[in-house]
Amino acid sequence: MPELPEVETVKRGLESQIIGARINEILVGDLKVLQFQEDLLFDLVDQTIKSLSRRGKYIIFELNQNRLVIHLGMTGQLTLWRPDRFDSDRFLRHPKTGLQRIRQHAPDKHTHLQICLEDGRILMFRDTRKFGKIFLLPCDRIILEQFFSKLGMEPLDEEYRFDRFQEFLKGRKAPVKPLLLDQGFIAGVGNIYADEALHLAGIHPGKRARYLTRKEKRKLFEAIPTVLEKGIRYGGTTLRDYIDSDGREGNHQEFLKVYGRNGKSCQRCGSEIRKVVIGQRGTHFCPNCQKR
DNA sequence: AACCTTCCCTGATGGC
DNA sequence: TGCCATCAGGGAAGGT
Repeated sequence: MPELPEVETVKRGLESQIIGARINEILVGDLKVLQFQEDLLFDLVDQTIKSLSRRGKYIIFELNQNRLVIHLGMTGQLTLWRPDRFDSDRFLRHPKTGLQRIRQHAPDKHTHLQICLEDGRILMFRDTRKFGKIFLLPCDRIILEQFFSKLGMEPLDEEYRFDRFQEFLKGRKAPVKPLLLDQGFIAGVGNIYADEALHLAGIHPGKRARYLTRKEKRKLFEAIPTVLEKGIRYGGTTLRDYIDSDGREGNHQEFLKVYGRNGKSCQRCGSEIRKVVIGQRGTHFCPNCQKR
């Protein structure tokens, strides 16, 4: 499930390759992922990709006349297909990490948007579960602000401040875990990094926010950017579907402390990692390091 | 306002 | 072998 580190990895990968590229043709699959009138796609042709940015789990393509905003949902993949790479390629030599598995798909029944570039490369959006969404906005600052008005703090930016963090948690009786998933609180945190941050901070995911001590809040506040940056450093977490813009899987899954490690022992204390459901979400924690 | 539940969707998995 | 039920989960929408 792509969260901030995965979206950031995709964004950086694309950024280094498609700035300045001109759109030649658009091909669509399932129209369900498009959150705008289909015929507006005609407007994209001949526009140039000027820049890329990210807000929370959204990736934003700045074009001449529009902004294309994409959310990958659960299983969304944004890859740059290159005509010089054979479809049968399954491995790619990476300068630092050696041979890596890649999953560069030719368009299939799950490919819902193909943005064909002038030079023959194709920016593809593929999403098996179709929880992803694509928006087309005019290039207007106010409209962009409105679009993101309900999103919370960017955890890796200046605007991420402890006073705002504390203010949001004040008086909340909900367990802290679902609050971390609230995009109106901190944008970009999802199920994996929420569990990882709570473990790093030593906080039980079911603990009600109002009962967190100042010290615990401080630890959690700092743990969030720490685990997100670690995720980015290892190219994101691939559990099943996530791949970057080159079709490469992430490496961060090998460094997870709790997520998906139920039944295994905690690397810090040796206790058995447990999995419970909190706020309708699978939640992983160490019962010894994260006491109520 | 805060909190909780349901729904969307498909592939993987397990029981029989 | 095949069929069915169940599960995963981001976020919107609906209810309390």
